[in-house]
Amino acid sequence: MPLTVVLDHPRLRDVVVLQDVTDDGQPLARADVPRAALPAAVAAREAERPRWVWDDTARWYPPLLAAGARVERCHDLRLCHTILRRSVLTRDSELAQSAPGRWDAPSPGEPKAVEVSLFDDPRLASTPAAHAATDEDAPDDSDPLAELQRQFAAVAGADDPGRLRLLLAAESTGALIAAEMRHDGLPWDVAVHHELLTRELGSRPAGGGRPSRLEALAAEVRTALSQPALNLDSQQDLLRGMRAAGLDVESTRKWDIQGLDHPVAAPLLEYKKLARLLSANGWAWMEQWVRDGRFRPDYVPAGVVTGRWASSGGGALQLPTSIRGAVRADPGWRLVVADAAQLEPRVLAAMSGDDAMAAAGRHADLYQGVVDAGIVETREQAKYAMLGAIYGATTGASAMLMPGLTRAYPRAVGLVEAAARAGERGEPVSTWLGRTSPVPDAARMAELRAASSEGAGPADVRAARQQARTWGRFTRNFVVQGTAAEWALCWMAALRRRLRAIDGRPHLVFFLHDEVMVHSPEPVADEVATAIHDAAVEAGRLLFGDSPVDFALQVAVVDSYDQAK
DNA sequence: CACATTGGCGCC
DNA sequence: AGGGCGCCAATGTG
Repeated sequence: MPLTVVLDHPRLRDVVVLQDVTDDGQPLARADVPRAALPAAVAAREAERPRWVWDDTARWYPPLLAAGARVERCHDLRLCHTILRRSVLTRDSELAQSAPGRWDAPSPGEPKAVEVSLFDDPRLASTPAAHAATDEDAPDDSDPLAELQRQFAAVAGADDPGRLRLLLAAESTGALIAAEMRHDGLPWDVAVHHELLTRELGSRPAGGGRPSRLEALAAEVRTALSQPALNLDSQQDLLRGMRAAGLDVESTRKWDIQGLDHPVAAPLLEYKKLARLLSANGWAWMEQWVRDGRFRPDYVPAGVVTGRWASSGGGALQLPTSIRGAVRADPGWRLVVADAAQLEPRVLAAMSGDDAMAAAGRHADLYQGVVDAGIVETREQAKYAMLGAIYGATTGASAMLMPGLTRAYPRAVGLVEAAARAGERGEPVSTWLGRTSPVPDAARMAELRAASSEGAGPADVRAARQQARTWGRFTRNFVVQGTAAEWALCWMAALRRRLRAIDGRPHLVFFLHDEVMVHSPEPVADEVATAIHDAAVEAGRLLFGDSPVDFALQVAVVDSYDQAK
């Protein structure tokens, strides 16, 4: 399998170096290419299906896509470095032992202009210019080829290199997909969006100000509180206003207002809901983020410590259900929307080898499977018990269900409990493929140690134990959320490969933790649905081999996103 | 003035 | 309730 490193020429700005290397990173042939000719050079070489190695997919791939060049696979040095730096599987490697450098800096990102704050440490900046300005005496860790060799060495010396290799490949493919999804864009119908906003909020005033329905609701609230000048958009004023009207409220939160038996409650809740819609996904959002019928958010692979993606700009991962009707397939196309049903419990069942929980997952609805097994009485109970195990419920109905869940699924519950205990001791925990949690900073670590000490006063010990439990809930959730993210990456990568074999260029347009959306020509939509199912099976095999756990999907072929589910 | 933090709420 | 996020408007700070 050929490997080609893509890097900036050390001196010539307009030249890019393509350096072929062996499987263990030893240099072979090298070609200098004018930067403008890079897409053509990449497209020509792509026939040999190389793995492209570069410092940052978000820097190199968008211009290639813009020029019409796509690549099948890559190795993203920055993302892979982050994994290897922290993983317990590579803790003794040179890479993990060396001082932090440019490979530990966040991506400057593409296509946003590079904004370098005066307060940023220039040694952590990853632009070539900034890098050139670093201290001449410092060891030069910036060479991509040298970094690739460090990464290969780290993986080769790891306890379980196969898992890490899979993780690094999935992570890198995810970076390709993130760039491709931004390039292709989510099909967005601004006319539908506009109608939807007008129906909910009333017509948009030409000179700014509140839409009519929102204004009417504000008037209702002021009347109900007998305060004609109240500013609803100020939390402080609103809280004072409610208290002046004799209401016993703690805050202006929805939760607090819902409990009120007062005429202000209904219009205020409606106002808050609509004000949120207007500010988060209203006309201003539409004008800022939708161009030529496409919403193009910036996806940030591994933007979350657990390995989940984050996004920046437009709130792509928080699209409210109320506006999903604006996501519409082009004429002659369909949206194939799929989500993994109860992914996290299924992942927990697989990684813990809990066959009883796997049996519950034989049911398309795992929670119903838990009910059918007689563990709890209702689906709601099953759901809350399971989420309680994964999130670390300590009180309330969910905590009450834990003993029963523990008896039924001792291995699954044991795994998350062990992760929680490790976190409480300040130890790192790892996902199935080896992504490892950060350890507490010095201050928190001291707190965690105090939690188990005898010397401190009772009040201090109580506070410290609280801290320890908080960190334990983080590590408890980390192993499950992070492994689910790994499954989802493998699912998406397997799907992407299968889509390439289908006519008409069906392509991924959205990804949301456990959900994917493919924009597909109508005639092949059913083929795409099959590919999504097959990819889920493949992801399960890749991670868990012949584990008996099913990864059930809900798949829908629709015209608009709101028709799914 | 710009920037950072907070409250609140959207998503999984 | 309990895990992970991002965004907006209001508010706080240098």
